Parts: sequence; structure tokens; C-alpha cells
Amino acid sequence: MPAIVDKQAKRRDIVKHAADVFARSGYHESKMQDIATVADIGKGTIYEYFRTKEQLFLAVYDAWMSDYESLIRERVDACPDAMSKVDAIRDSAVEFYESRAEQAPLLLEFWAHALRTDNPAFLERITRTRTFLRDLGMNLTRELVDAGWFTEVDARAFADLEAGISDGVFLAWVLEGRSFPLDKAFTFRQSVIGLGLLAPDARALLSEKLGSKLKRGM
Amino acid sequence: MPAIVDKQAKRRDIVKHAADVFARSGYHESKMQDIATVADIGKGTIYEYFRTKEQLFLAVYDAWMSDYESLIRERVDACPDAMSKVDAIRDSAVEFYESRAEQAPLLLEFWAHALRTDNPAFLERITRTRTFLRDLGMNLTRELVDAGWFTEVDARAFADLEAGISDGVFLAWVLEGRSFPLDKAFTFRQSVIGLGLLAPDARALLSEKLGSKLKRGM
Amino acid sequence: MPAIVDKQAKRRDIVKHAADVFARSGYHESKMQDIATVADIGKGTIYEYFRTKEQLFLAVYDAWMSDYESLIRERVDACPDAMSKVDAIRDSAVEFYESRAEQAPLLLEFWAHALRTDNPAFLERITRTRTFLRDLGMNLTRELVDAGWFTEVDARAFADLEAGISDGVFLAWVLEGRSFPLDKAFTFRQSVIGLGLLAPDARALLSEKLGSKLKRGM
Amino acid sequence: MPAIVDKQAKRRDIVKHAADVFARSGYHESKMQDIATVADIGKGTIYEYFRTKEQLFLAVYDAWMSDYESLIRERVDACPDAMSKVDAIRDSAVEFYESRAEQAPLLLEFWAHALRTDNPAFLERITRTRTFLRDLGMNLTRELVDAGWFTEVDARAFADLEAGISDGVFLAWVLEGRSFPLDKAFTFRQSVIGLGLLAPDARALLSEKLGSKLKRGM
DNA sequence: GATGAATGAGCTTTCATTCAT
DNA sequence: AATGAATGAAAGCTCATTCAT
Repeated sequence: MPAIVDKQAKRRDIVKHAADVFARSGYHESKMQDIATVADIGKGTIYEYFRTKEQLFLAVYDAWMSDYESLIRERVDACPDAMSKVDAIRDSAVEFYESRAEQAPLLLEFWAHALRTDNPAFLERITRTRTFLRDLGMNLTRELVDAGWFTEVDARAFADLEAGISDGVFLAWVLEGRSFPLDKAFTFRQSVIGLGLLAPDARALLSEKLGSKLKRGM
Repeated sequence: MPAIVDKQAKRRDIVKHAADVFARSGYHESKMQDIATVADIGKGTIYEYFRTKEQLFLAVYDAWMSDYESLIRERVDACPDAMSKVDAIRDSAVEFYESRAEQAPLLLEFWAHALRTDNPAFLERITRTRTFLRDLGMNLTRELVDAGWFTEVDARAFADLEAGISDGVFLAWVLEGRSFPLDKAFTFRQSVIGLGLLAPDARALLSEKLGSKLKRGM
Repeated sequence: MPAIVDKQAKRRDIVKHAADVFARSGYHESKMQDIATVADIGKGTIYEYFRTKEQLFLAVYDAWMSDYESLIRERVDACPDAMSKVDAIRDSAVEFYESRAEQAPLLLEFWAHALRTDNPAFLERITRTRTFLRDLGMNLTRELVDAGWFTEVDARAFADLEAGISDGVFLAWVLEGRSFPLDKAFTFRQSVIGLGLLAPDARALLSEKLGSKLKRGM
Repeated sequence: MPAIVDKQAKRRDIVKHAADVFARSGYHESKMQDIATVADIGKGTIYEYFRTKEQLFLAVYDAWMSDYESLIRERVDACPDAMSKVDAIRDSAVEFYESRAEQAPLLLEFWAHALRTDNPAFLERITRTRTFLRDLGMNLTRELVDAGWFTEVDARAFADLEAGISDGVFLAWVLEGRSFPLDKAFTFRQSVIGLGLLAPDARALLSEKLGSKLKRGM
């Protein structure tokens, strides 16, 4: 009769502590012993749950991105209309990144690692989130076009651009030591793009407000 | 009688070969011995020119970004007007990234490393290029506003957004295995932003052309 | 109500599966987990029957050699006269080694281990079989001398030589990838020794037959 | 200008000390650190000369057997006739084994390892010595037959038997804690075989002497 | 009795850096 | 200036053994 412990719960616990250590020290500087110590378990125990350090790294990223996807999905589903979904996505991104600011540099390391390793699971995990965001963005874009808010646009290209911009803004935020408010940057971004895509009628309605935002900057 | 060798030239030679090795294998997987072998010199010789592996890494990044800055500066200076400068910057970015596609993942590693290391020189070097691009973008934005092409906009915020978008598109390009043409993505980006910023007169002039680009996507 | 299991039977079962694993992978490469898996029991269960991996190794060897001794004893006891006993021993050895050819390298590991470990039980177990074979050989030698087949010879020295030769031939057989028929090698050995020990009268009787065997080799 | 050190000499020095450590503790119990300490060098230095611990093990065995082969070759070449060559080989074997008695158990470990590892170099090295001894034995046997000392015999089978007997006697000597004099055992072996192989004329000449040796045992 | 989750000592191997030549 | 032999700290991972259930 084995001890009544939830293997999944323990696994999650390890991932949580590993995320802390990885976030603080980076992948290469984090030692398995550090993680074990922080998780208050033996070094060997980690290997009962993860075959290698690399697998643990993947699990940390996976947990992070799964949370991210869940958060957005939840928020978006609660929105009554397309325009508020746009805001919900923006807010989710900002909130999420800010709440995990310390872990942010780890993203870069993960991406870099994904591009080097032979293990295809890394790029696959990245693709999953990208696909999730792309599908979300495409549907939303089509809704906005159909509703007459947006002019005709290639939904896939636009969704990818949106995602790319988000990553770029996030990257700038991290590399500049988070010296500007992330939410302001996202709002500014939205104003520029909004103005670009708005259909003539919608533009007439909103141009004054968006124009003043352009002038204000972040 | 020692051979008459230019210390600076030899230094550059080491950096060049180090860049190749780092690009192929990544920072952590690249061994000083590999670099020495590729550069056809003794392992100890590298240390006559660089105190540590980290310093060499910095030198590689520095050389890369200096080239990048020079290229853009050269191209922009050759442009007669603001609108062609916009194209020149876009083309330079695309061309540069594409010509060094193999080295691209190294950028991520560099950024990740810069965010971890105690050595401030890394973030400083990053900032230098960012400042260079920001200044360029701000001046150009102001020119476009003054010339009546662009509506009023906070030049700094817009320049940063432009830079961020470039990074984001580049990131997407790399992470998706360079599965789409980078130049098309940059052109699409320009169309969206252009439509957003164009002043009413300019918009009237260009809206048809830009609108069709939106529909085409990448 | 626990299942009615014979502790001794379970112990034997573990030894049997351990022998398989040890034989396949060698002592150091065999993991307790492998053995438990093959025996279809929990890892901890092995420790209910054996204090250490080393003890289990000893048990495997013990079982093997006990079987060997039983086999020889049985065969020899069934023989009506000394000469047929000689054949019985030879056949038993050949048969036994051949039937366990896969396990043969393990013998070497066992002997090597016995010579290193502090645990005296290993050398003791080896000695037991050696003593068994020596006694058997000495009695047989004396019988052959008394019956007039053999010339006068120091029975102990001769018995040990016989045992040593068997081990040596077996060793050669194993190290040469079992590339020659073991039985032929044993027969050849017997011819050489036979010719050496035969008393004049017996020699006259058998010399032609043995001489032709010498010429044929193996 | 590199330091003037003889790489081959240093390599031999490492092998010598590794042989000591391996002999004392066995392969698995010997740690690279132990060897480095005994050789009075850094642990990493060993890896400048040997890719793995396994390679070092092979080098130790190779050195040992090369010495053995040289010794026998030298002694045999110095002999004027076939009969004295027989004695020379026997004496060389005895002397060699005795002088390296401490290293003897390592042989077993080496053989065991050779039978397990994927690296074919191990069995190849074993085969080289076996072939050397076989060729030597075959030539000698033929000489003895041609000279009329020996009766007709398959030279190859007899040479292999001789080698096998030597190994077996050595094995017994080691496993019995070297409790009997090795030279006496080899002499006894020779008497038995000699009596078996001698041609009638030679037998008449030597039978008394050999017969008394048989009675004396070891 | 049976189990397997937990453990941590201990291993081989790597590699940035040094420094004598 | 150039070299490469020497180094040893360090790290990921293994696995025999324990013990709470």
C-alpha cells in the first residue's frame, strides 16, 4: 500500500519551485541541487518525476503557457462582444506578463533553447501557444471585419502581426529593464493599429480619441 | 623577428570565427577549443585578446550590431527624402536579418545572457543600438509629421513601437522556422501602421494601394 | 488472509530471475529494479529475502554451483566403474557449461568479485565446489591407480590439475566466442592426459586409439 | 614552444599508476581521482591521454600483455633448442604471473569486461596474445615432433590445450589464495603432458624421472 | 509480507582558464 | 606573442538501500 500522495500534485510542486529557481538564475546557472533544496526534497526525487533537467525546463514552460492560455480563454469567453474581447486579450497579456515579470527573461532562454535542441517537443510547445493565439486572433479579426469595425484584411496575417507586436513590445519592456508601463505600451500599440484598420465609419467615430492617444504616447 | 601582424586585424579574425561557432552551436555549447580550432590558432591565444569567453561573446554581438548600425546609417544617409528612408530602414532590417539567419538564435541567447549577467556592458551594448534606432525613428517620424504625411504622434513612443514590432516579427520568423518571407511580413506591417498614421490627405492618396495590401496579407 | 506462499519458493524464484538478469547484463550493469521487474515483484521485496545486491549475487552463484554438483554427483553415482565415471564427469561438465553458455561470463565476474570483497562467503563458496571436485577426482584417481589403469600418481595434484584444465578449457571456449566444440576440446584433453597417466599394460591396449585422437586434434 | 615533455613517457607513467590502483582495488572500485592522486597529477590530465576510464583499463591490460609477450619472445629466442624453449616458456609464465601476483585478479575482471562491452578492442587485444601464444606453441610442437621427442599430434589443438592448462592452473592458484607454489604446479603439469606426448624412444629415456614427479605431486 | 517513493553519496567527464616555455 | 599541457571545480545523473504505509 503506497503512501497516499498525489503524484501529480508533487510534480506540480516541483515545477513550481523549479520555475522560481530557473527564473532567478536562468537555465544554465540553475543547478538541480538548488531546485531540490528549494523544493525541500532530495536531488534524486526530481529524477523520479523528470528524466532530465531539460524535461523539467520544458515542464516549467508548459505550465506557464498553459496558465496563460487558460487565462485568456477564460477572459475572452466572458466577453459579450468583439470589441471587449480585444480589450480582454490585451489586458490578459499585460496582466500575465507583469505578474510574472521575474520569469520573463526565462522566455528568451526557452526560445533560444528550443531553436538549438534536438528535442522537437520544445518547438512543438511553442507552436501550440502560437497556434492558439493565432486562431483566437483570426476569429476576432473576422468578427471585427464582419461587424463593420475593421476594413477588409487578411485575418491570418493580421493575427500574426498582432502576436508579433505583443512579443516585440514585451521584449522591449524586458530589455529596457521594465522602465515603462507595459499597459501603456499595449494601449498605444492598439491605437496605432486601430487607426490603421478601422473602417471609414468607425474611424469617423473614434478618430479623435485615438488621435489624442497617439499624441500622448506612452 | 616576429611577424608583422596587426593586432586589431587578428582580433577581428577571432571574433569572426567565434561568431561562426557561437552561431552554429550556441553560447554554452561552443567551446573555446572549437573556436581556436576554427580560427586556426592556439587555445591560449584567444586569451591574449579576450579576458573571458563572456567578453568574446560580447565582442561578437558588438561586431554584429555595429555592422547593422553602419548599414542602416549608410542607406538612410543616401536617401533624398523621408519616405524613402522608411523604405531603406525596412529593407536594411530585412536584408540584414536574412543574411544572418543562421546567427539569429544567438540574438536570443545574447539578450537572455544580458539580463542575467552582472556585467553591465551587455545591457549597455543593447541599449546603444536601441538608442540608435530610436533616435533614427524619432527623427524620421518628426520629418514625416512635419511633411504632412503623418498625423500628430508621440515620436518616441512611435519609434519604440516600430522597433518593437520589428523585433517581434523577427522573433516570429525565427520561431516558426523562417517559414514565411520576412520581407512580406515587414511590408504588411508597414501597411497596417502606415494606414494608422497617415494624415487625411496622404491617406486619400494611398488608401487604395495599402488597402489591397491588407487584403493580400503576406 | 495472506496468500499462502512458500518463502523458500519465492526466494528461489527471485534467484532464478536474478540469474537471468545478471547473466545478460553482468553484475555491475544489473540494477535491482531490473531484477524486480523481471521477477514481477516490488523492488523492496527483494530486500525481504536478500540483505544486499551482493548477497543476491552470491545466492545466484550458489544455486548454479549446487546444481552443478548435484548433476555430477548423480551421474557419477550411476556409473558402475571408474572408467565410466571419468566419462560421466567430462560429459557433465560439457553439458553443464554448454547449457549455461550465456551465463558463463558471469563466472569470471563472480571469481573476480570473490577475490576483492571483504565478505569471506564468496571464496568459501568457491572452495566448497573445488573441494567437492577435488575429492571426487582424488577418489577416482585412486580407483584408477588401484585398478591398474593408471600409473602411480599423487592423487591430489592430479585431481587439481584435472580441475584446472577444465577451467582453462572453459575459459578459452568463452574468450574465443565459443568458436570450437567444447566436447571435442574435453575429449582431446582426456586423450593427452590419458596417454600420460596410463600404466604400461593399459597403454598397450589403448595407445592406438588415443594416438589417432591426438593426430585428429579437435 | 611547448614544454619539452615526452607525451609517450607521461602516458606510460599514467598507465603504470593506473595498473597499481586497478590491481589493488579492481576496476569498478578504482576511481579516476585515486589514479590521479597516485600518479600525482590532476584528474583532468588523465583525460588528456585517455578518452575514458575504459580506455585506460584497456591500456593497462595492453601494457601488461605486451610485456608478457616481449618477455617470452626474448627468452625463447635465446634458447638453442626446442626442449629448452619449453622450459623457457614455462619459466616465463611462472615468473611473470608471480611477479605480478597482485595484479592477477585484474585479469579476470578484464576478461569479464571484454565479454560484456560493446568495444571490440577488448576481445581483439585478448585474441592478439592468444594468437601469439598459439603460434609459438604450434611451432614448438612441430619442432618437438620433427625432432622425434613427441609423437604425432595436432599442433594447433595441443598448443591451445597447453595455453588453456596454463590459464586454468593460474586461475586455481589465484582462487586458492596462492596457497601452492606456482612453479611446482607448472612442472607437474609438464610431467603429465610430457608422459602423454613423448614418443616411445624419448619415453624410455625420461619415464623414470617423470614418473617420480608424478608420484611427488606438487 | 509487500511496496515504491524518497534519498544523497558518489561517480565520470567536461572545459574555461592558467602559465611555463 | 603564441601555445597547449595541466588543472580541478563543478554538475548532471544513477541506483542501492531505507522505511512509512
